[in-house]
Amino acid sequence: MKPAKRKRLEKAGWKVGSAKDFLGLTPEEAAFVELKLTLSASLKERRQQHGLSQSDLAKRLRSSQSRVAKMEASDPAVSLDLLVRALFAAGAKKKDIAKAIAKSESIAA
Amino acid sequence: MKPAKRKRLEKAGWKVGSAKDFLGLTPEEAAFVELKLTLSASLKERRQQHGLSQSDLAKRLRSSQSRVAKMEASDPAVSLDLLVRALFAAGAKKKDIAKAIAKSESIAA
DNA sequence: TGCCAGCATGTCACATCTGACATAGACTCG
DNA sequence: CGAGTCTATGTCAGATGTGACATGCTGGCA
Repeated sequence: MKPAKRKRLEKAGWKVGSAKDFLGLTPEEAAFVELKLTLSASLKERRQQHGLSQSDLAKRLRSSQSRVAKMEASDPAVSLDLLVRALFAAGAKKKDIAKAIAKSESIAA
Repeated sequence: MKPAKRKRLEKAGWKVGSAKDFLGLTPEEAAFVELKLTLSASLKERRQQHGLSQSDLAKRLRSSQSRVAKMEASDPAVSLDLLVRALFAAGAKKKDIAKAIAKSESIAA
């Protein structure tokens, strides 16, 4: 059960920060976590650019403000699924997402 | 509850196919479903290129053969989360994923 | 023909994620 | 100050995803 392990690692170690405590993670796990960080940052930026509040976005997503806050905080208990759906709800196109992902290439190849 | 709705829609309508019954979906939903289709295709391709069986990949992922089969079949009951983790496990880098996403631009902008 | 690897599909108990809600802090405006 | 908006954080019941297992189908090979 990978998710369980991930959860434990995440709980133990990190908080939004960046890529500094990737020590115990396999490269794949690191890449995955990083991906989430990237997308959540992208989401926040995008939302603000559009002048939306978390509540507004939540409405579009049919979710709630607290969940949006958690997404942007890269809370480990938020899935990539939801993150991506949120991005689409915030007006992102696939191209935008691809760009965001590629952009984050800086940290780990 | 968006996932619930999605599930119903998916159960009702589609089967791996492609983008032909996106009629009742909002653009965001369509984009999301499409994204999953794209990535699952990419996963299959990638796995085969590496000469791995579904069981092999499952081992790397710490998952099971049946789940891998479901991923490749774009079973609605497979999350984007798992799909992406599988891609990483299959040796994909973020850049590869970005490329795969961008590539699928063909169907819906 | 039998045997085996690879893939697909269904099911289930259990882990995880989710939306909703409550609550609190920061900030602005009157 | 008090009221309003925006955001962060915690909690929980219920929805959803997960790994594992069983089982069936295919094609290859001896």
